Amino acid sequence: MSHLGYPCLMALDRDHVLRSAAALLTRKSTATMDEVARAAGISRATLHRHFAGRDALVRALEALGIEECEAALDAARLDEGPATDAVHRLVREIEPAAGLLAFLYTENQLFEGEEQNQGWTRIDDRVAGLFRRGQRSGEFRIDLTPAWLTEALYGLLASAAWAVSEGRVARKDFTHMIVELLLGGALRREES
Amino acid sequence: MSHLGYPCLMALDRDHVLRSAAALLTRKSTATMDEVARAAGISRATLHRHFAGRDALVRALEALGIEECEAALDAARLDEGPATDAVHRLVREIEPAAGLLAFLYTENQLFEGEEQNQGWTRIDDRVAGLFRRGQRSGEFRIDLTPAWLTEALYGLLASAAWAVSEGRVARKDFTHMIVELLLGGALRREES
DNA sequence: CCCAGGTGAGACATGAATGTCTCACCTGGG
DNA sequence: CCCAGGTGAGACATTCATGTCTCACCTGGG
Repeated sequence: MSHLGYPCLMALDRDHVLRSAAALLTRKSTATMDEVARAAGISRATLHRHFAGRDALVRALEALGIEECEAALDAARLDEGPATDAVHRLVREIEPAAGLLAFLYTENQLFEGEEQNQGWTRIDDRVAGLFRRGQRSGEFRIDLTPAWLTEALYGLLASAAWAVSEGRVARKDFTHMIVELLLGGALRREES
Repeated sequence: MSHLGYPCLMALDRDHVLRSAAALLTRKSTATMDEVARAAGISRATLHRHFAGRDALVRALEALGIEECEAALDAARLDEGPATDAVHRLVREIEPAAGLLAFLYTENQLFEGEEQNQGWTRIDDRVAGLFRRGQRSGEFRIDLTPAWLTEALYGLLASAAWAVSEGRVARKDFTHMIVELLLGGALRREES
């Protein structure tokens, strides 16, 4: 049966393994294949049947991260309405993937290679485009470049994900904290 | 001579090795002891004469990072004047150490151990105290906790250091970008 | 019942990084 | 000149994660 294509359970298992690995590696980026396997409730042998090796696993996680990121970008409808609201929607949509993104963000070996997954470039462009749109519409200040605002958003997402998993801040405040700091800043203001 | 204490050149060499290692590991956190040695212009044997092993090297880097951080905190005189200005001074003073801090920030194995260097706790407290002072004085908004503002500052420092080393943003804008985003946010405003 | 396919457990080899050691060099001070 | 101390080069053993393999199990469908 299986030689007619991957079994129906395979995809579910694979996804489950991927989620477990993401959750574990987010906390302990140096976890061994054995730890990853046990975290997913399977044996190391079975883990190797799903992913050829650690490299393949990380690549699969990268693909998953890109996929969830682009799904969040789609769901946030970046082109609609005020850029401010679009940023808010984006952060809200991306929150579930923030842990995985934080892991991939620190896995800089992914980017030092000659061929980095161009999915990240696509994502960068879309996010930077959102900030550029906000600048053109007069919503965002123009002395901070879209590239920096994009990097800053990534950094805040990673910081918040890390802080939440450490219990230093409440998970329910995730979106509010990031959006308010990124857009509003820490200064108190009189107006509105 | 050397048995009377460490030779005078030892400290300089050790510091030079530490700086080189910090610069290299900031770019490539998985660099081997051999790469670290060659980056410092010494042999692996000599590197092992300075630091018992990779673990000792990372610990020394951690101590260096804490030291530079506290030196920056001292130089920024966090208790003087408006908190806004103190934040500005802090970022300016901490900029040279940002690369090293970014490396240590991702080296989360340092924190998962039972005994984390309490230097970080001291630093956290001082930074959070600065934000708390700004809130009490009415300069900073109170709906963002000092703990989150502290984490956000770390995240922005790491993001900026990484973006600068990747050439995505200009090094000369480092302090301005961080301070303006952290305090002012991305929104354009009419008033001053 | 029987068996094909997936699984877990574990043995085994491999490779890489590490830590330790020896030895020759060379350099500067006595 | 001589030599003590630091150094570089390299051999060597060790450790650990990884990748591959075999084998027994057991489970569900024919």
